[in-house]
This record gives sequence, structure tokens and C-alpha cells, in this order.
Amino acid sequence: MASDDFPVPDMSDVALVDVLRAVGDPIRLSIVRVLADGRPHPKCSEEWGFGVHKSTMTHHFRTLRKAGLTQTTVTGRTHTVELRRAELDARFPGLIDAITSG
Amino acid sequence: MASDDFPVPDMSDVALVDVLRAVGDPIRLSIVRVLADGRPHPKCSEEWGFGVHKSTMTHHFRTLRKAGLTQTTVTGRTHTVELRRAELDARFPGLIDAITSG
DNA sequence: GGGATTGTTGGATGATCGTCCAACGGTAGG
DNA sequence: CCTACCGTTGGACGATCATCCAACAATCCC
Repeated sequence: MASDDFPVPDMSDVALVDVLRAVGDPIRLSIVRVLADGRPHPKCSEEWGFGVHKSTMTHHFRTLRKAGLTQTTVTGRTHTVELRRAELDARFPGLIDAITSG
Repeated sequence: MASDDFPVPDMSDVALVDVLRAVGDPIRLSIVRVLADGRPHPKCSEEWGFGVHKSTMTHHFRTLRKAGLTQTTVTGRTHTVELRRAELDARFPGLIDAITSG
């Protein structure tokens, strides 16, 4: 399973309403707020202390990626996820700030 | 049916994730963008040119109100809806701007 | 009062969503 | 090779959601 198996939409194709729907879930919003530090995070990180099943996390990470919020990099058997910060800031100015502040 | 029949949550009780979920729908996002002009708008306004049933609009207006985004004023047989702009800006700085710009 | 306007309520329906589980597939390390 | 680890896939299930429809309620105007 390579990084190519996690395609990302063109940011110009990303609709605001889809971004909002993606972050309109407690777990996904928490993920985005952690990712807002700008660094890549492993999917298995202990930071995600939600009490949900592995496959549920897979579902949430996929939802965020397909909504244009994140991108996944595969290195060996670990996956790291990262916020598409610069692109998001260019497309939706102030949105990520507003969502992740506080 | 008076204005008291449309209770509004305390802004301090409003969670960001609920606001985001409320606005994560095409129709409700459009409503909020129209309301962003700061003026009250009648619920029956022609501005809402979505091809949906009356009761569907009732559902969306209720969803927005319960999420803390709007407030309703009843005058006679017409209802006007209004964005709780100042309160929202104080609670979630930059959010409404980010959502309604562009 | 009678009819038209404005909007809500309740129920029904089909779709989507969040979650879990079992099974599978690479990858790394002994 | 064999095992442990990391993560995905597919299916299943209950809950929520957006929508429509019919019926109702309140208000305004003639």
C-alpha cells in the first residue's frame, strides 16, 4: 500500500460545504485541531485517544482526505497524516484558524 | 405562535462542532450566507430559491436556530430570521467571516 | 365570517452516517 | 519463515438526516 493509494482532490474542486461537513464531527474536528500544528502525525498516534475501533479511525481519516483537508504519506507500514494547511488557507482564508483556535 | 416559541441556546452553551455540522449542508450554508448581510430576512423570502418543500425549510431554520446560529422573530403571521452575528463573532472569532466570504 | 397567506406539526421514507467486528494484506524484526 | 504490528476492506446495524405530504393553526384582509 503506497501513498498513491490515498488520492487527494484538487483544492480547486473542494467545496466549502464539504469541508464544513467533514469537520462537523467531534472526532474529525479533534483530529484537525491536532493536525493544525503543521506537522505530520502517525495515524496510530496516541494523541487520538478516542475510544473507537481501528476501522472507525480509518473511516474518519478517509473522510477528511476526501474532503480535501488532509493528505496521507505511507512509509513502510506506518501512515502519516498531515493537514493541507497552505492550500486550505489559500482557498478558504481564515477558516482553519477559526476552527482550530481556542 | 409568538417569538417565545422559538427558544435560542445560550451562546456559551454552543459548541463549535454543532455550528459546523449545522452549516455543513448546502441549503443551510446558503441561508447563513444570505443572513450574513446583518439584516433580518423573512422566512418566506424569495431569496431562498431552493426547490424544496415548505416544511423542509422549517426543518432547516429550526436546525440553524437550535445550533445557535440564528434567532426568529414573529410579527403577525410572518417570521423573520436573523444571524446572531455579534454573539457568534465573540464566541468563534473569524468563523462567520471565513464561512461567508467568497 | 370566509378565504387567502404564512408557517408548523406529525408521520413516512430512503439515504447517509458512525460504529463495530472479522478477515485480510503488507511490513518489520527475530 | 513466523510472528507481531499497522492499517484497510467488507459487511452489518442502529441512528440520524433531508425530504415530502397532508393536516392543522394563526393571522390578515375583504
